[in-house]
Amino acid sequence: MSLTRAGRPRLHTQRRPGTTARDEILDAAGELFTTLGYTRTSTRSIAESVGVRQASLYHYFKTKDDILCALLSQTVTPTMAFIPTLLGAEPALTAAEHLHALATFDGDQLLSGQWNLGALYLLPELRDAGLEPFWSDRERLRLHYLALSSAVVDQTGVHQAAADLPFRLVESLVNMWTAPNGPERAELPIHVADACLRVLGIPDDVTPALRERSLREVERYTREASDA
Amino acid sequence: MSLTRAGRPRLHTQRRPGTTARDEILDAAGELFTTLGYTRTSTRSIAESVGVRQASLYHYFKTKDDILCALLSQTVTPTMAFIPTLLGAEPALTAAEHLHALATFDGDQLLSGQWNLGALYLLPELRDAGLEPFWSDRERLRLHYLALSSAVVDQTGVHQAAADLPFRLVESLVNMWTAPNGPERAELPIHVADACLRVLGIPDDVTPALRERSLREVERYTREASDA
DNA sequence: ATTATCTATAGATCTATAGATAATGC
DNA sequence: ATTATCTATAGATCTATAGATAATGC
Repeated sequence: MSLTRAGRPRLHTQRRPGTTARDEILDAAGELFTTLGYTRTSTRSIAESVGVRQASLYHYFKTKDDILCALLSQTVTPTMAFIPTLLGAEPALTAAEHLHALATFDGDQLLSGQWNLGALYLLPELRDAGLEPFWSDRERLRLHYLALSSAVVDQTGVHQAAADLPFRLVESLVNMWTAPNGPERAELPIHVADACLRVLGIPDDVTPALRERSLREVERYTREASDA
Repeated sequence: MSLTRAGRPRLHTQRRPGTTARDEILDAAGELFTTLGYTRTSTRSIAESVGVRQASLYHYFKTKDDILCALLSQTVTPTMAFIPTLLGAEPALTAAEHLHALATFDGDQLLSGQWNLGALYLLPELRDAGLEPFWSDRERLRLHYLALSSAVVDQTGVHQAAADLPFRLVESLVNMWTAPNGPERAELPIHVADACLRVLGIPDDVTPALRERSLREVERYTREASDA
């Protein structure tokens, strides 16, 4: 039960939040990748931002790409994990309710982190790197949105082209990252989820009932997850 | 009237479309920046892709940033130039008609180029560079969308938070760049423009009338522009 | 004379590896 | 003995500049 860890001491005291050196590195990399971009961020600048020497990063990550992989995995997993719960809800959710809940939860995830990690999905330099697992998860999520949206437009009679848009609306939250803080920001994902229904042709006066059921599912799941 | 230009001959024959060396360079840079990203694209790779030596680029552009500036200016200008025409239309357009026409034209612009230049707007590495003129144009465009959308939600009674979304919907076309070619692709901007109205609370059965007026203005302007 | 290209290179990076060092843990 | 850090550096870039060269234009 000592205050210091094994290993040669650092030259600087801790500058970054995190209980492990790994988490400190991810925090610094998250900030730099999202503000400067991946390629412009050197391993040296990450290390400086953590307060260790550049070579020390390689004790925790094999390559610079590895750091990015670890960051991305923080963002995909939670929303994918929520889907089975929505599919198993009793009584079963309608496609519109399911979509609304998914969009709300996904949007919350995108806005709640300390850095705008969702913006990393848009960088062209990442299309190729060794990140297939994350792209395939992201693509599975897109297809889930698409299937739900398709079911909705089948009922409302709106053109099928609209079925692509709910995923894009939620995704665009990463471009609204700088939106004002406070209560408005917290409600943004719900407004976007409402907008997903309108864009598929569900009239605005029907939405409140759907929204109530949707938010109940999201809140229950969030509560259970924070208990565990 | 000679076939060759002044100056020492190139080692390779022309590989890129364009009537000037400058255009050849912009074509190559457009492809590489949008597929690999800005920082990952070296001046050497641009030069190789054009078929000249790396140092030759600097005869046409002072710096690598300059090449990016030139590319971005190709994408902002046309939509901004369209706005005065819409404001001066007789009889005056409603906010909804104006928004629909703007979204259609802007979306066409984003999808019609040879490379997905719109995707460059999303790169974090560009926020700082010497690109303020382009960012301020882009911001003026966003505020124009916002003002039009605000006027619409005032009438439909939908929540003000929705007024941010039409700009984002059009913007998301850059993420649908890989969508199937052919007639579907050509109509995508119109579907997105329709979706902008729905998201603001205009019911789908009212849209056809608005759309007709909107498309008339877009087509007239496009025709006049191609004549000049 | 002017122009567009070329060759050559300075100087500043950047990633990753090798191996030394200074703690804790047993 | 194990661990986490450090120092030092190899080798591979990359941007931009200096100045030579080989065309056309007058």
